[in-house]
Amino acid sequence: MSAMTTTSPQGRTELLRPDGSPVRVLVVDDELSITELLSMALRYEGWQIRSAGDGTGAVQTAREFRPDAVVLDMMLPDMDGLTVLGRLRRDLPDVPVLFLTAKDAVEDRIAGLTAGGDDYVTKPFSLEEVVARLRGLIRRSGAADRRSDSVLVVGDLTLDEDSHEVSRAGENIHLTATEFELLRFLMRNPRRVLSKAQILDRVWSYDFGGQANVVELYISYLRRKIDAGREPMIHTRRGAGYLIKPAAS
Amino acid sequence: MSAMTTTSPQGRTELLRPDGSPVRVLVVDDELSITELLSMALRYEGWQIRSAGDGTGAVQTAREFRPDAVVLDMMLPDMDGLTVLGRLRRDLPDVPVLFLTAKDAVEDRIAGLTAGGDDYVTKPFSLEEVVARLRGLIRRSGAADRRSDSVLVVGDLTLDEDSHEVSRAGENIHLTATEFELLRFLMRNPRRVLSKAQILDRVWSYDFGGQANVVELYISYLRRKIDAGREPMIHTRRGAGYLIKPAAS
DNA sequence: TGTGTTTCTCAGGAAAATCACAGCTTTCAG
DNA sequence: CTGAAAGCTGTGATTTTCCTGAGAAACACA
Repeated sequence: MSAMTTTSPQGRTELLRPDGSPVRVLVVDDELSITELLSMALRYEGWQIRSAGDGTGAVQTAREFRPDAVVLDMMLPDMDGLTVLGRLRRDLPDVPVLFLTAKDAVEDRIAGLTAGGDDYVTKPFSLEEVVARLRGLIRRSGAADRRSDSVLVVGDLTLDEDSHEVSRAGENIHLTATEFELLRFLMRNPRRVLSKAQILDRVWSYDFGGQANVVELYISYLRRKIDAGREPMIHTRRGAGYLIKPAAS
Repeated sequence: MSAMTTTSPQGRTELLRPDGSPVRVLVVDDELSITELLSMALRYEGWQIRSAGDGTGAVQTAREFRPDAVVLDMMLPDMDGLTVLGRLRRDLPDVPVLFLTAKDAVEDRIAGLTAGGDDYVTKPFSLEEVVARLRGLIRRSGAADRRSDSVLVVGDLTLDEDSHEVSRAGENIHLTATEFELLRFLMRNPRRVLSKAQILDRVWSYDFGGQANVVELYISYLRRKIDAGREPMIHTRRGAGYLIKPAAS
């Protein structure tokens, strides 16, 4: 099933299927809070979501829902993750799967699985990460000519979601993982004020219990790397949040 | 459920559902004074309002009322806010929710709430803020192609609710949060006289106990930034209030 | 295990925003 | 013309919000 993209007037890029209908994603996890969180966030991407709490339900739902991608927790009550994967693949041989695993889980098992083009994130994850990986999976599972989609551009600032390369005015910039995710979130919502709460909810993992001023701190880091000595692109809206926009305007 | 807008002859922009019927909003709070206050303000927007005083009532009402948005206090007598959310979502998976929280409880556990596109305001809130957030939620939950809806225009003055940018005759103008809200209120009611009491009630939070002349003060601030050296757009109607209108006429 | 990197807390200080107060100006009724 | 009410705005105190340096803790990798 191939996917195309359109860009809404907001500047938000949306993934769509070739026939224009929304992308379908199946979320499988036994913790209700996780499926709720993911469902909500993925719906916000404009995708159509179904969820299941165990392997049996997952296989059943997949059969009739025919998702374009599956988010699958490796730890399910009734079945081993691999078994679920096998049954899913019997019905939907090409569907890409994003695995959710515990941080300390054995990685060698996953390694073999992701060779097939699948991917995984470790719990606790950040929503930006899950969304980005899913977008990647869906994009790659479809028409191959969509390389440009992985590059975000705002003014003379570019961010490549595949290679994780960032550059401003042609000059390469090294970012840490968190800085990268924060910048990606800003760049996916250019010219829009994002509150610290929104940023925290999307960029930091869902169990983050720390101080809200990490956002300020990382904005500060980003400014040093992105805006240093240049026309600033990251702006503070006191009492509201932050936004990024081309330096020109 | 998607939403569209029409502009009434008065120049007031109203949110409507695709079939032309008014937007429906469910208000949930255990304090009667709050539900009354909100109901009145939201009805004034032309919306259809139902209210509930606890979680059980909220879930029941939602089921038959099928609101386009919900205003939900996190502190309810019978249920935890998140529990209510879960039950609401079971019936109405896509309904956006605006949470009301106490100022000091913010850190508590709002985490993840804004991630799904939901939003929150802290008590004590200003009605303009609640209305603006609700409008945003409803707009985004509906058809995606509505950029123009986030921009208010009066004469050569424009205000963008997404980027929080204000400009007159193409020139960018920086406003503080309060100035921005005041101007938004004026611009949402162009050519209409708004009394100081109305302004105070709408733009300042409901527990504001200060001097009434803050309104005069902020009108003064606005004039310096908006009207300075130009044909004035903000006019005083002595003994009645203020109004904004295009400079031309 | 050691080393360099990254993430995050804490706290001080800077900057900005909000608002009270008071004196001044404008408007208008009589 | 005059006084009172209504509105305007300069000054500055207070509060809020934001920024950032320093360093601790966690982590990644050799």
